[in-house]
Amino acid sequence: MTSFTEENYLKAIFKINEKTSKPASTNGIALQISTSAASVTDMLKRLAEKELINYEKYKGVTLTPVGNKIATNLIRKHRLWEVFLVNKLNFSWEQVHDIAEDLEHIKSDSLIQRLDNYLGNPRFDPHGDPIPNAEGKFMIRNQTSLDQLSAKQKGVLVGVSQHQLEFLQYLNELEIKLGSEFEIISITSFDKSVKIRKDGMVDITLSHEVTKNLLVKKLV
Amino acid sequence: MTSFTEENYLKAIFKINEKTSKPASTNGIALQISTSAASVTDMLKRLAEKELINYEKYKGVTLTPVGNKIATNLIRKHRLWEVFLVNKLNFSWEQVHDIAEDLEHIKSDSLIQRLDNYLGNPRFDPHGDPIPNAEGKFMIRNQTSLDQLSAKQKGVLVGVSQHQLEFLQYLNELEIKLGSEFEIISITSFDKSVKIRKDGMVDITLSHEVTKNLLVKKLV
DNA sequence: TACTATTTTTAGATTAGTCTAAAAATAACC
DNA sequence: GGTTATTTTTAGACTAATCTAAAAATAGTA
Ligand SMILES: [Mn+2]
Ligand SMILES: [Mn+2]
Ligand SMILES: [Mn+2]
Ligand SMILES: [Mn+2]
Repeated sequence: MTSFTEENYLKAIFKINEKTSKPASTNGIALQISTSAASVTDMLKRLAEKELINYEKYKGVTLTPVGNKIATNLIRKHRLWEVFLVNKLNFSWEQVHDIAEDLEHIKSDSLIQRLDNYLGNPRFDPHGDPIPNAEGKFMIRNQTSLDQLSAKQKGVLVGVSQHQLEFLQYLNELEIKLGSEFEIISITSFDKSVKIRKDGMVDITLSHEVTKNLLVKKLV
Repeated sequence: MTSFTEENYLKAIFKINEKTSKPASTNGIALQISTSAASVTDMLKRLAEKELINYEKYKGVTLTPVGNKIATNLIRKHRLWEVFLVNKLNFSWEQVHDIAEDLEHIKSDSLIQRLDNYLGNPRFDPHGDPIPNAEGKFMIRNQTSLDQLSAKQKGVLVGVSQHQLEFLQYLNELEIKLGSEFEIISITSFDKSVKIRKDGMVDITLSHEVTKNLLVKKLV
């Protein structure tokens, strides 16, 4: 059996591998888990022993197929629970991550299968992140960050690449949510800030810090 | 913060106190948690240190008000999750205990408050056990075990005092569920086995081992 | 009351997971 | 290419939770 702690390491390694497309470094994992590098090295030995990771001293780590299965399953559970919390219990999208962080460790395949079914087999979570299927496959979606669009182009919000509380709350204030439609009105070359028309209604100016974290599907 | 393990000890002590109306013994707790008496003594010291239990060497333990609050809250969460699993995810009553045993440790007051609301503020769980309110108060219900009824008396099933898998599956086979109505047809004095008429339809013979674990509300 | 059986506690070890400080390996730079 | 700087690993210690075996306390009984 994999412990709560081991699971968190596997998930961290998965996320780093995914984001950087490189083996995860000891320091990178330590940062992600908020622990010391020494603790990470300790745990890497144990995970390698269990054949959940490929680990060579000083060379960084990747997941074995078994480790990958566990990690993607955690992400699947995390995102399904987030859908439950938002769609059924009416939590807001910025409130659910921490709770899902605990719920994802509940070990019951039948529970997840039934939950998935109960929620209508959702393919994306409340933040627009894809929910891997039971085999760990992720759905690929055509998307760009909003800062890649040029004037007059339109897009619909399908996700966010930042999950920080303050960011999501800021979007709430602007009434920007998944499904919101944007038309680029103008772009300031100096600071890359963008004036957009939201849902054909209101014009809002967004900083580059914001637009680069908004994932949109281009509209023709 | 109270750990997963500490919570399980508090719940075990609560259950023993409730069942025996006496301080819980070291061996009693060890049996309940499936651990050694030495481990229990260790943990009792720690829980006493945290002022969650009243503990005097060799004298057994009871819960302090704070310990009691934690224990009843665990039972509240456990039973609410069981309702969710049965009513929303269509699990059967004999499948939910183990999953709820994990879910009960999820720490989020808003989650439980919303879950309670979502389920329609149920007052009893799928096994007929009362769900304590947020203050830890249990609803008292007028009930007797079926073996206390005499011939010609009628009762409706409101709970079971045995939650073992095999017992619940046996009841499933006989199509006995909460709400089932019984009329006592006859009682065999030799072994206290009872012939009942279920829902005015079928006659079944139940052993004393079964009838003593069926909790009914008498009907006039 | 004295002896025996049972229960409970202590003593001492073990394992998972963590830490700090120091040593070793690798990467960066002049 | 040699010297720093950074990263990673090792060494050694700590805590929570567990165990077995032995000692101490309590309960049961003749
Ligand atoms: Mn999340
Ligand atoms: Mn998410
Ligand atoms: Mn239960
Ligand atoms: Mn129950």
